[in-house]
Amino acid sequence: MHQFARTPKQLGAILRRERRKAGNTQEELGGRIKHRQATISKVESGEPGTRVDTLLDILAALNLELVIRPRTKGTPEEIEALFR
Amino acid sequence: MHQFARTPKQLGAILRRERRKAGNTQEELGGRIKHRQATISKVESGEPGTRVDTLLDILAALNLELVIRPRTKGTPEEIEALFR
DNA sequence: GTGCAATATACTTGATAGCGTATAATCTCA
DNA sequence: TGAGATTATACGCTATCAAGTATATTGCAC
Repeated sequence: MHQFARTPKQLGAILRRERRKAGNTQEELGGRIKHRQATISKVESGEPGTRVDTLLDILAALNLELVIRPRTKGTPEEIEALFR
Repeated sequence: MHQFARTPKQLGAILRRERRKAGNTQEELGGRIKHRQATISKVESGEPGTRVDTLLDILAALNLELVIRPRTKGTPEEIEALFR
């Protein structure tokens, strides 16, 4: 199951889903990585200014990692091509 | 080949590799997304405080995307070796 | 080794993340 | 519906990003 994100909002949605899947509250998660519940909340809400190291902290706490890959499906051009 | 990152440094290394593969200079890349050459430099160097939206801008400019997945197995040493 | 392109670093400035602390809003079930 | 749990938001504060501008340093051809 590969979830990709191109915007902070999409990223936040993934994190929230994964956190819940892991059965954690924002409070628990934040406590493990020395970030406040409020910070987790903002990240999950898709605040664009989140710092990469904060993101990586959260991923680590959820035992996730970040993968970089080429944009395959779903560029505007390709989507448009599907309907020509 | 999926390149994954757990630290800002690893992330920067991936971005640099991909930028060069795409034949861009930091100046060109930054120009396309309204970020300075100096900013690209810092991100590629693994400055930990980089903002997520800046990262996403760079990924977009390189036609890459970010994927979240469960952490793969491997010792820290093995993982480090991937970035040497 | 010279010269140019590419990358790294420096200084000031405005904007904002994340902190501590706290409260408000919302969700979840009995 | 109401209580408790969870999440969102507020305020003052410090740290720092990224901008503008500029310069220093490195890398690579020739």
